[in-house]
Amino acid sequence: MNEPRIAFLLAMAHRAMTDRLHQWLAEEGREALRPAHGYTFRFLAEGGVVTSVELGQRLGVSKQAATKIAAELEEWGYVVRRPHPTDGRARALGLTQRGLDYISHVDGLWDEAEAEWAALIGPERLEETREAIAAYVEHASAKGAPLLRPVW
Amino acid sequence: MNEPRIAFLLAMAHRAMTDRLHQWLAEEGREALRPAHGYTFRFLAEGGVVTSVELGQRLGVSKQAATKIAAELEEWGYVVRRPHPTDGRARALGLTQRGLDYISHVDGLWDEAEAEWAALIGPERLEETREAIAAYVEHASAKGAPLLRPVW
DNA sequence: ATCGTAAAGTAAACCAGGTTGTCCATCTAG
DNA sequence: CTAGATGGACAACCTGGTTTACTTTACGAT
Repeated sequence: MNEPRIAFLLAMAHRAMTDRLHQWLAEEGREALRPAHGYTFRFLAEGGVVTSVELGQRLGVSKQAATKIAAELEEWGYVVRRPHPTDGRARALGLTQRGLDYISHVDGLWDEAEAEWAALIGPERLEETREAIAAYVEHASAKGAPLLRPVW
Repeated sequence: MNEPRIAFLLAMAHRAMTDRLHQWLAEEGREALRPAHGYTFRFLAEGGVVTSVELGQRLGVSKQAATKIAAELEEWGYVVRRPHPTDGRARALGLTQRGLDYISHVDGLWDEAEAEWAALIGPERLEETREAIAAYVEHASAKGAPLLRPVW
């Protein structure tokens, strides 16, 4: 295969990194959360009052699907649902301590995965790569992509 | 958000590029094929006699799923199934002229998408980015990832 | 004050794209 | 020439989502 398409390489590299992450998590005997769970953590960690509807918008799925994801995370002890402070219809989603611990642990694993890559090409080139990709993503999302969510 | 995770950027960029492709295809009024169909085309275009089982291995799905994909493509006129030249149990998959036309058309669209990116950061930096990603993908697949298929 | 519409949540039916399990026909090694 | 392996087809099922429909609460305009 000559000059693989960069879109293909993006997908393969993403796959390889997340496989690495899941491998480490499996070795530690942790539940395998799906990417959608990870993005939920990031969103909730930003702070503020978050409802299922808002989570769905962020994830790019229906509110029903978002509710289901939040319910799973609640069952596993990562998320709590409290009454919403100002809106009697809504429930406010938040991370438990267990959720916060998980997110910081996974952050460390991402660091490791990036370090493996940096070991191959050097940290400077990796940083340039990050910026090159970020430039395209910003361009594409500015251009009014209706919703720019990752593929999963 | 500080320094987004590169894994996240990879997913977003891949999503943005494929969205762009689908947008163009939709504007041309073509059927929206899924990524799995595209990878099937690439595989069949390599030439040689290909069976459903082999297609499944390449795509990283069961032979039943591969058969279903091939059946769709046959129904739409992109693929033919002929008797296998040497094995009476098997059917040989191949591209029709319509399939070949489709693949070369899509290749042109990928060129356009890459050109948009190159316009942002320059063709040299894009080439460096491609190489940086390719290096990681090769490393990861050499390291014995059981099967390195893209995420879809 | 209250009425009408919008919005959050929940539930149920459905759908797409995969899986596993089973079976038959054919191939191939011994 | 027989026994096990393999390609393919069919069916049942699973998962993660969607759509549709309904209840309850919020809230702006009259």
